[in-house]
Formats: sequence, structure tokens, C-alpha cells
Amino acid sequence: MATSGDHLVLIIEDEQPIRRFLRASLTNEGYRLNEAASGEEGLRVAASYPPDLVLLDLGLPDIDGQQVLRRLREWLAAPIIVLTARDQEQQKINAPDAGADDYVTKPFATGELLARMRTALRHAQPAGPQSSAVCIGDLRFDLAARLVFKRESLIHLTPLEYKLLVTMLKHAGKVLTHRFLLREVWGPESSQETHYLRVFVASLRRKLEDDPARPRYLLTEPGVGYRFAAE
Amino acid sequence: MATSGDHLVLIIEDEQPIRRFLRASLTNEGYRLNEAASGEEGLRVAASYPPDLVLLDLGLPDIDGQQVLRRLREWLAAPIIVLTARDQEQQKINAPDAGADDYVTKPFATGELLARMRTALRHAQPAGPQSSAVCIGDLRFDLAARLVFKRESLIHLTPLEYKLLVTMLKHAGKVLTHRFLLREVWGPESSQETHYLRVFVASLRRKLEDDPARPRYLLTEPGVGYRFAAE
DNA sequence: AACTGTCTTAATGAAATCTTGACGCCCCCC
DNA sequence: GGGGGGCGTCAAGATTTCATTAAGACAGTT
Repeated sequence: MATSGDHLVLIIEDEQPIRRFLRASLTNEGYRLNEAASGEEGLRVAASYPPDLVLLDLGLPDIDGQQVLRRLREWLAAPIIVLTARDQEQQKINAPDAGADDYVTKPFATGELLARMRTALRHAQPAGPQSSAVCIGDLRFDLAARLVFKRESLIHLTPLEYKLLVTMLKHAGKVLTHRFLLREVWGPESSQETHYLRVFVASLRRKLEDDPARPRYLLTEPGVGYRFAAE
Repeated sequence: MATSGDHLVLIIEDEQPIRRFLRASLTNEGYRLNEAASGEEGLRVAASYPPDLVLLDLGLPDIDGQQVLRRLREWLAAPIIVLTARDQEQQKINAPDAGADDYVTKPFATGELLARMRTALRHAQPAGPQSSAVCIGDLRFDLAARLVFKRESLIHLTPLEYKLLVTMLKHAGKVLTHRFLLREVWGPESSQETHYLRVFVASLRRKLEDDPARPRYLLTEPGVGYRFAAE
């Protein structure tokens, strides 16, 4: 019987033959699989279905594999094993620094890969109850990891956008005056600069709302301030 | 018998002897424990198992203890007690500003630490989601959130409408003269403009009363002013 | 030095709110 | 019966506030 314990593995690999080979080997071992043929897709899938382990090919067509690695590591605790071709051997040296847990040179033996996967999974965090997430509507806030999701897809926020959003979230349901928000986010000396708020609320709406012109979460209280809809 | 009420305590401390000492003292008192030997690990564990109290050593090897404090405070409401070595005494001054609830200088007596922990836990969230709501008839006023409901549905009020309504609510049951209301809401220089009052009382009635022509809450006192029905 | 991402600032049109005036009603007094 | 004052309603500007876009400033990186 398989010893994989039903782990979900994400394969990010552009070459279809290798994907097919991995699919055969791993499903046979009892792993559940997700596959992505590009870096962008990999990031998207990882955000939607957080994997227990990632197999990442560094030689991707669209964006730099190293960058995928970094962006995954920003929030994903699961182990990442890098697949690297022999002629990319120099890159191997960089991989561990950038957050990979192990690397395997192509071509590789099935047994070796499986062994390294088992090791990585054993060393991994005992996968506690993922996170302290707050859900409102189709938004999910993982405050500890500083991540915001909309319907399972990760939303990128700039530092100030994030700070403003968290401030409103902490007082969800209440009307917050312009002055209060400006003091909290920008500091007391900017408490008159209401146009800062307008710009940043607009950009948050563009990222979080289905219809930014008719917001569901970030509501305007004309003449007073803003309010984050409690539910 | 322990008085800890089964609280979960997270210890973020790199020096193993101190961790061991704390483990002995605290488990003996009936606390449940989580331990982390670095800042990064502390943040991760806190996210996975939200603690009721955090003991944080500021002298950590990987990332600045102050930064750990800030990042915890972004989302964690539980009290945080900072442990600081005597030679880091200057940092103590900054700690409270950055969100610590208390600090203890190493070396410390067990009794003192336990006392401070009890205090912190007692002070934690003394009040739940205290709804400072006032109900009158089928109206509900949540002054903290600046929201007004009529039979569970939210009523939108403009700034002046709201200010007028709150002024009348503060003196509910009493007859308020035109001059008084105008001074309170519009300022002393508009105390003759009784016309303002008529317009805004009318618009409040339209929004709050079942039958604006026969008001139940916003009553006219002919020749004198208005009165908000006490009940 | 160019680049990337972020923040500030300015400018424009749109929306909401406030002010103001006109009109009708009712009651009471002349 | 007529007239006047207090009150309620409506609606048209005038004013303030808001949303959106885009261009410049700035910092950190490559």
C-alpha cells in the first residue's frame, strides 16, 4: 500500500513527457496531483489548492523559475523540490538559498525522487490547522501570513493597501472617519489628506470588488468616512 | 490546583535553558505550551495555534524581536509579555509602544512572571463585542458604529441628519427649543434659521417614521421646538 | 544607470449633500 | 370671512465631497 498519506503534490513543469512520467509514478504511490505547465499557472494553482509538496522545474518558459520559488516561499510552508537539468547545474547552487528544500537533477531515477519526497514531507511542519483566517463574503484574510484571497485566488496588495484594509477589517461594521483612518495608516500628520484615502480605497475596490462602482465590502459613508461591510 | 484555566502559552525564546525552565514552571501551573526557538518559527506557530498569551524574548537570532512583536500585533489580540535581558534595558522603553502588554527583565523570579501573566490574561478582552446599541421602538441606534436601523434594515443618514438625530436622542423625552437644536447642530451663528430644522426634521421623519404625517418618534412642540419620544 | 513597484500629487467629471425659495395647509386671531 | 404666523413639503441651484485616471517622484533592485 502507498505510504503517501494522501498528500497533495503540485507539479510545475512545462515539458509534457516529464509531466506524464511523474503523473504515472506518483499516482501509483498514492499521491494526489495538481499540474501546471507554467510559472504563473503554478502560482495560481498553489494559491487555490495549497499543496503539501511542490515539484518545480526551474526551466520554465514564461517567468524565471527562481522567481516562482521566491513567490511561493512568501507564503507557502510546504517543502519545494527543484528539478534541474544537468546543464543548469550552476543554478542548483542558488536554489537552496532561495527557499528550495532539495533539488534533483534530470534525468532522475524514480526511486531517488520518491525517497527525497518522503524525506521532505517528514521534515515538513506537522501541518497544523493551516492558519488564523478570517472570511467575509468571498474574501479570505490570512493575517498571520499577510495574504488576502478572493474566491481562492491570491490578491496582491501593496504595503499601504494592506495596512488600510487591515485597519478597516479590525473595525469591520463600524463607520470609520477619514481622520481616524488617516491617523491609523498614514500617521497623525497626514490626518487632513483625505485624497490619499480616495486613491487607495479606489485601488482596493478595483482589486477586491466584483463591481468597483457598486462596492459590496468597502462602503462610502458620504461626508463621514468609510465602512467595511460586516457581512 | 492550577488557576490557568487551560490557557495556551507560546514561548518564543532561543536560549534552550530558559525554555526548559519556563516549560517546567508553566506546565506545573497547568498552562498548555507551544515553543519556538526563532522569530520566524514563532510567527508560524502563532498562526497555526493561536495562543492566549505570548512570552517573547527580544534577543532573537534570526529577525529583530521588535519586528516579531509588530507582526504578531497586526492580527493577534492576545497579550504579549516581552522578556528582556538586563543589558537590553533601553529596548524596554520601546516595547510598550510597539504593542507589548508588559515586560520582564531576565533573570526573573518565577512568581513575578506568573503574577504578570495572570494580570495580562485577566486584562485581556474584558469586554466582548459590546454593542453600545440603544433601542427605542422599532429603531436601533449603534452609536459606536454610527449606524441606525429600523426593524433590522439599515437607514442611511447624511451627516447633518445624523447629528440632529443624535442631539435629540441625547435629550430624549425633553422638549428642545429651536434655538438649542440649531446651536448644537449648525452652530451659534445659525440659531435663527428655523427653516433648516423643518427641512431636516421632515427628512428624518421620512426615513424613520412609518407615517411621516403622524410621527411617533420625532414630535413637534408647536411654538417651542421638537421632542424625541422617550419610548 | 535603467527598471520595477510604490506612493504622492494634480485634474477632471460625477455624486451627494446642503441651502434656499416657493407654495399649501391648518389654526387662531383680528 | 379674511389675514398672518407657524409648520410641512417639494424641488432647483450651489456647494461640498467623492471616484477615477494618469503623470511625476521616490526607493530598492538588478
